[in-house]
Amino acid sequence: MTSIGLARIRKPPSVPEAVIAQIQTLVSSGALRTGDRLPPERELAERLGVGRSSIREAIQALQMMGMAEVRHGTGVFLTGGPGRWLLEPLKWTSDSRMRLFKDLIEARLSVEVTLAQLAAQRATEAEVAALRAAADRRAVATSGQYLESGFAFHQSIAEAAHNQVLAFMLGAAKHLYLDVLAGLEQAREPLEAFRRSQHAGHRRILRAIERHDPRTAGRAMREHLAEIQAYYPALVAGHEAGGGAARTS
Amino acid sequence: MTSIGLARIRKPPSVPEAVIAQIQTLVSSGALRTGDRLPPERELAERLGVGRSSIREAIQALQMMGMAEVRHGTGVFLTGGPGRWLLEPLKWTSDSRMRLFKDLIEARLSVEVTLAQLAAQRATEAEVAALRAAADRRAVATSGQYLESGFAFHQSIAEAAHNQVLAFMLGAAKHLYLDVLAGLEQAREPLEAFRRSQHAGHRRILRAIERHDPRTAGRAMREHLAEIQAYYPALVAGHEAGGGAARTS
DNA sequence: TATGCTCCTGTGGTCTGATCACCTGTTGAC
DNA sequence: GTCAACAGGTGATCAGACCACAGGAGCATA
Repeated sequence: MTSIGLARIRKPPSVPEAVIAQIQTLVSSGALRTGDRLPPERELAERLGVGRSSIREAIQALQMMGMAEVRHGTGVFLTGGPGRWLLEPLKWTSDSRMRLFKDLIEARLSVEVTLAQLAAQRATEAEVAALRAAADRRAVATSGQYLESGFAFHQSIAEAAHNQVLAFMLGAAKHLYLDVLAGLEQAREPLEAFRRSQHAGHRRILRAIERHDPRTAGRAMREHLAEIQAYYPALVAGHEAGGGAARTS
Repeated sequence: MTSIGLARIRKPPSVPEAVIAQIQTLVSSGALRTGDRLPPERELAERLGVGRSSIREAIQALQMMGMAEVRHGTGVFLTGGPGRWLLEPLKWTSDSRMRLFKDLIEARLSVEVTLAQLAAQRATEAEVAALRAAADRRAVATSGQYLESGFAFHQSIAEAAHNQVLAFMLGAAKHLYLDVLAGLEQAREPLEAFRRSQHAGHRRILRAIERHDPRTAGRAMREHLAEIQAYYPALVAGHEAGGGAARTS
């Protein structure tokens, strides 16, 4: 009964999948670029000879994988990079936000230490300059943009590391990280001392990458993230004890 | 202009988002579990008081993030874990499959060395037993299931590491990895010597985890993946030179 | 009894057309 | 020149119809 050389049947793709494939072709060939606007849904439906609902399902899929952004009343625009939803299932199944946060930091440690090492090996002059700029911007960031601008530095490192997969993973982690953190600390401000220390950490990483010293860069990144790891749980514990109750939703 | 205490506006969620939120509640509360079947689209639409198209868009989103699987003519079933599509954008924008493969292996090195170390620290007896079983199954895997069964061992390690985020990332990488590899080597069989060597690598990792020795486990994993890294490009180069032409699609 | 066929039912897949909600540029009053 | 009102384009949502697929029930045949 086994292995009589049966070939697997190829099922014809569904209509939305075919639509996605067409768009992928346009993207891969360079005919469509990040930031470009797609034709209106109605026009796409007509030109491809399919129903509008199929177009909408295809666009929904694009949105999920982070390839498109829909602006109501305006149009559909191509984007790059990971969407907000990639790590969403983790929020569904995780037993607690604290556990999720702990795992997230551990994951960042693994991914970003590697990224820092690679960046130290591969960063071009232009990329080092971009890193410097990102570190400086962080120093003057207003409170509202504090977390976002912090990630900007880390993502600049990811670019300088020249590894698309790791950079993508970091981008995906960013969305979940900011989300979880927002749920944990609410409107709490980071302490000034913590911010200064974080900035010093960035400077150390930056210097190591400038000197193309992977070992030091990796270690600096590890210490930098370990500091975050040590800081936030304490803050959260204080917050939950003092203020609102913990919620699971 | 800065920080005048302005509160962020909360936009009402779209209908599909509201549908997703309802399902998430059911999942988080445990009312719905992996493998359960969702009510039919028509019934969901009626019970939630929304149109069927909105239900379908919600399900499409669930499918994308890997939380649901749709079987035509049968129903919609809840699943866990990352979907096939998570890293899809990388295929769209990457300049070459070879580059993507290289980045993927590098990413696996970063993630899986950490996973092996964590597994050595945290694996329970039951999980070690599961690892042994996975390694044994791999030894007798038929050619068709060779790659899949290879990943099963690695995913068992991810489970034993007790880090949901890293395990999720590995799962996402798996889909892209198998996809890219299929495109690169077509129907080519791994050499027998390579398979034997791979199995020996698995045994070394397994032994280190059994002994709860993180350092050795990490090193064994690094060597194991480095072997793959060294093997496949050579195979691909030979394949492309001897056989079919390289395609970009 | 076992096998295979046919039909029916439940379900997802797709299309159509209408209507609502939102954004943007234009027009016109002041 | 400023600003409010308007109109057109575009996405969001709904309703209803019909097609395609999977699985079970019952029947015919061997």
